[in-house]
Amino acid sequence: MQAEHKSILSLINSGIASALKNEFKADQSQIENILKKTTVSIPDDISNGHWTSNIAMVSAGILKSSPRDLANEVIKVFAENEVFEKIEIAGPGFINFFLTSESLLRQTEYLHEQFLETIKHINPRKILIEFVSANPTGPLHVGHGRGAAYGDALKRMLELVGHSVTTEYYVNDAGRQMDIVTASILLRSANIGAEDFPSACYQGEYIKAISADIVLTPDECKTIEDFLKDLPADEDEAIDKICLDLKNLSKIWDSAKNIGLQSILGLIKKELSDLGVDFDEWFYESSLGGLDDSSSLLKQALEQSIDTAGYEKEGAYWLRSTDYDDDKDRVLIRRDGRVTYLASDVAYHKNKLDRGFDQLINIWGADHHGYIKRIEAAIESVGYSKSSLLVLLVQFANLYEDGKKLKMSTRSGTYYDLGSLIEMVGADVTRFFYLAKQADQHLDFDVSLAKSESKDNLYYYIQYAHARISSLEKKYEAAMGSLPSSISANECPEALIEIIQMLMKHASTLLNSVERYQPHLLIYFLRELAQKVHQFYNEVNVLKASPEEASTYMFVLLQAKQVIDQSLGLLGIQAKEQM
RNA sequence: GCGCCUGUAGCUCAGCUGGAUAGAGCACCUGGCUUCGAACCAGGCGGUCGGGAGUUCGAAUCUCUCCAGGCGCGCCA
Repeated sequence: MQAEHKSILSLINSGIASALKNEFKADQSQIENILKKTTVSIPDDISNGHWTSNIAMVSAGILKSSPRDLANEVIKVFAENEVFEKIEIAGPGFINFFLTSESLLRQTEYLHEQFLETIKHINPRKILIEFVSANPTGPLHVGHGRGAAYGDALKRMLELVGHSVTTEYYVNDAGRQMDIVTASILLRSANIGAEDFPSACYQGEYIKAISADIVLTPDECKTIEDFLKDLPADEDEAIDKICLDLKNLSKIWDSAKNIGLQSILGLIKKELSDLGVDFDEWFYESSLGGLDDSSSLLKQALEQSIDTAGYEKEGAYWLRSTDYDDDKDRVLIRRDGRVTYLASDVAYHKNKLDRGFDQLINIWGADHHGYIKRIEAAIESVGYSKSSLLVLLVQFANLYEDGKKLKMSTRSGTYYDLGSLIEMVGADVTRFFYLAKQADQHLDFDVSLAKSESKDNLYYYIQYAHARISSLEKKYEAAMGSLPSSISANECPEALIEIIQMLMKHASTLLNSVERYQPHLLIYFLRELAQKVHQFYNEVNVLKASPEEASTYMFVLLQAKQVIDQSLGLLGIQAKEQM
């Protein structure tokens, strides 16, 4: 008998639906309640079946019947189907489906259909992922790299399951930090000596390099030198005064600011590009405009926000964020008339939603978690629901080499920015290590391990499985003339069944990984799949098997290869044909 | 003090939307290459899942509490 459904998952799902309606006589609300809790999955232990469902147990409470009686009703539905070797009721009421060898092998031809069945309930959304968004004040550090790898992987994964995803980098080019960068460049251009160079300024070598592009007259240098006299003792006040004075030299200030921004963004884009991360959009804070322009995005958003959820107190304008569980209300416009960082974010997030995205994902360093409530309040204050925003936190990454923590400060001699990390271990390995651990947990990045092309390095273990299949593929094709496009045997070794089980698990793993925004789950799946491939490879010699067996083995291995290739691709990593 | 994250084998970590006997790598011990790639495989050793209580058919997973560690609590960004 030919199976009505090509993928076993579809077959079991429809059988269960039928059992609920016709055998259990459940009403609509009971059915929905039961299906919500029901799982159809592949057990870790093959002795519990190739597929298993907990439906009898979750139905028992709702239908006030015993799990085993209900399980027997379910089994009836499948009685006539020859794809099953047997169906058992086990333990407290698990229904375990065992497939015949033939139908199990045949499943490898329907992996795509199974994938479609797995993701069919997903409603496509229009998603904007904003990440990295580091201030344009210098090269990216290794923490930014982690966010970059994470956001980029999420984009690829969300798109695969049907969402429309745009990635965006928010450039803070309008704030005080940018002013300090500009001042740092100009002071370097004016050849201010090391002793007089303010400590609040950016000290990096890249600033010196940029300053070479700004040519000042002797008079201008003299003027700038004079700005350093009689400064306030407080570091912050001093740098603010320097910036204020320098801004009066509006021509060279604008020029230095522009060159500085472009140069540093150039550095950042280079590092991201080296990591393989490209953004769809670059949004400049400066494009929000200022309060002096009544038509600016900033002005309009703040008016709306303050009108609906703000108030004036002590000369400043506040957002009543305590209405949304924030600890205290937050200032939008300072007493001196300047806007806060939050004010820009009010306008920026309103703009994001005005652009028609129905889901915003912000990826932030975990140290910003206290900022979530006020952004939610900000979004509500401009007429949108806070549920449209999802903030995903990324914990900091520490680098270790030979068991010692690498310091990441500019002052010490060892400064590890993202670029130097990529240079040390390579972009693919860097991404792999970033993504191998859940994003919201601290990452100890072992540089020695990442650099070592050894068995200790999981990256190579997975790549090796892919390369082995690739190598076999070439030899097979040379010997047989072509590659198999279907299954031709009815039986196979247990080691191959193990690979098939992993292939069947792939769709649900991917879905789980996407829905939880956790790419690392994919990596652990790959490790297990690679392990099964290596085991099979050691146990069975494909090229020495009969033609019928060999083509079957090769077909399954090629499916495994494709799954590895695609999964690594989602992580932004190129699978290796040879190594 | 309040908020968020974390605590699983000697080490590094999976598993956490409740599911069957808690997994892997490293380390340590024992085996497997005269050709499909040994960057591999097979076996052994190793755990009161931080402590306690609760919820239920079932808890590493959910709730509460305590202990320990990290981070955050600006009219900074």
